[in-house]
Order: sequence, then structure tokens, then C-alpha cells
Amino acid sequence: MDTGAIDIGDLRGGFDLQATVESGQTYGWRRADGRMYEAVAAKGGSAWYHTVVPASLAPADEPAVVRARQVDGRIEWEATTDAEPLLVYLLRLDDDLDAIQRATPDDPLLQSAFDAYRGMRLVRDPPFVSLISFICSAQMRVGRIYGMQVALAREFGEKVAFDGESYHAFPTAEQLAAATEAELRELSLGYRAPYVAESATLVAEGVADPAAARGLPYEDAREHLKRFVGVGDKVADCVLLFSLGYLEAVPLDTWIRSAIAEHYPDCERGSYTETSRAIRAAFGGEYAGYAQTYVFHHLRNGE
DNA sequence: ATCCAGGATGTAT
DNA sequence: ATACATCATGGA
Repeated sequence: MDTGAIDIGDLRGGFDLQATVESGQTYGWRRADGRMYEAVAAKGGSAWYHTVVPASLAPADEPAVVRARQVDGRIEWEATTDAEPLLVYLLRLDDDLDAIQRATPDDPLLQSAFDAYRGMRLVRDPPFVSLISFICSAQMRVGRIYGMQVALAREFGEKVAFDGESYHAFPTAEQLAAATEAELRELSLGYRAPYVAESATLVAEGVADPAAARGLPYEDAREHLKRFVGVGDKVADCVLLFSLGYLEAVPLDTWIRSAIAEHYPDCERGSYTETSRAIRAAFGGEYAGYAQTYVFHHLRNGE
């Protein structure tokens, strides 16, 4: 077992592990006490979390189990491999949150959201995992989206042994494409079941690849992702923001739309494309997606 | 019971 | 291009 610690004292803008992995942007982390989205982590916010990094992102091309907790100004980790570069990448420890907050408009809603969850970072989820989890997110609460991803891993993902315990990787496109729509409906995916099955098949057969959107201009990348079944503008924006590093993407979900109605009524332009352009400008442009995620988390926690 | 949740799709206009 | 019905499921 590899172990280590990352000093977060010199991270610009700090770090908040719980806010980062329990804010509804990633569904790939599990809390050791099994109480994700149910209660605040144990005193000191030092709960252990773990994830299984897909083989495509891990050394030796095999799934890597990574456990991490935040305690006393550092991130302690235990893993099947050297987890430090993985944690830096997945949790965007390389972002300068102070600079990002300074680049965000000095506006009461935005700044109070940043101040309320200081240290929360965006994530870089694996593209296929992000694609499927946000296809599942349609008209669904975060707690149930999370439950669906746990069920998909349990039923279709590779088992990985670590430290005497058994973990499940998220299924690969091939593994998920092999599942039937009926099997997916049994996991309570509802009408999303065929979307997941068809999108997984597109990836497994090499017809389309969510990672291929990388490098395209933002709005072109969004159109590229909409080729998948069950992916419209909003889900595409989530994948761009939470997986592919488009920090300007602002997913227009119900929470953000209500924030627009209440705080930025002149940004409502009648179409997703135009409203998106307006709210991205109002949120500061380059890092608008960071502002979006802080506002989402802030509003969802009852302001 | 009715409404709603990190919406998307097919169809009619 | 835009408007509308429809699509499952479970919690409030």
C-alpha cells in the first residue's frame, strides 16, 4: 500500500475536500461512513473518502483505488499506487482559487458563495464517467444521482481489491454497452436507461468519444457532446466543466435559472445559447463555471 | 395527492 | 427556431 500526504498550506485559496466531492459535481467519490449527502463529515471535516480511478487515467493501465482525508492542513492518502499526481489532477489542486475569486465580479451573490465554501475546487472527472453520470442527472436529485452511480459500479464495474477490502470501478463503455436497457431500468434509471445504453454503445463502438471535445472552441465542444443520446446543452455543459476543463461553462440547471430570474433578470434571453452567453459574461467569463458551482452549492444548501 | 428534481427527445407549428 | 407533451422514480 502506498501512502503519503499533501501539504495544503501552500495551496493558493486553500482546500475543502468535503465541499469538493459532496457538491454534486462528481459522483465518483464515496465516504467511508456511507453518509454522502446526508450529514456533515465528522468533526474537523476529516472523514475518509475513496474513489476508483479508471485504468485509462491510472498508472500501469489498471484501476487504482485512492483513499483520502483532510486533516491538520494536509491531505492524507492511501492507495494502490502513487496517488499524489492523481489527486492534484482529479481535485484541481493546481488551481489558484484566490486568483479565480479575484477574477470573479464583485457581486454580493457570487462573493458570498465563494466565501461560504472557501477551498471548494472544481474536479476533473474521467470523461466517460462524467458523461454517464450527468446523463443520469436529468430531472433527478443529487442524492439519487449518486445512488445510481453506486449501483452502476456495483452491477457492472470491475472489482478491485485493496487493503483487504473490495471496491468497484465505474464500468467502462464496453461493460456498460453490454448491459441491457431492462437491466439498467432495474437500477431505477427510468427513462434514462436507453440514453445510457445508447451513449455507452456509441463510445464502445468508437463512433464518438467525449474526450474528443477537448481542444475545440467552447460552443463547438458543447455541440460535439450533444451527439450523445440524453445529452442536451445543460448536460454537455456539465461534462465540459467537471471533466474537460472548460472553466467558462455555466450549466443552466433549475437552480441557476432561478438565480438568473432573481438576481440577473436581464441575462434571461429566451434561448439556452443566448442566456448562456449573457450569464457567462455576468459571472466573469474565463472562470464563470467556478462561480456557477459555488452558487449552485450555496443555493442548494439553503443560501 | 400534487409538485418537483443539476432535462432531453419527438412532434407539431 | 420555438412550443408542448412525454418520459420514470421517489421524496416532500
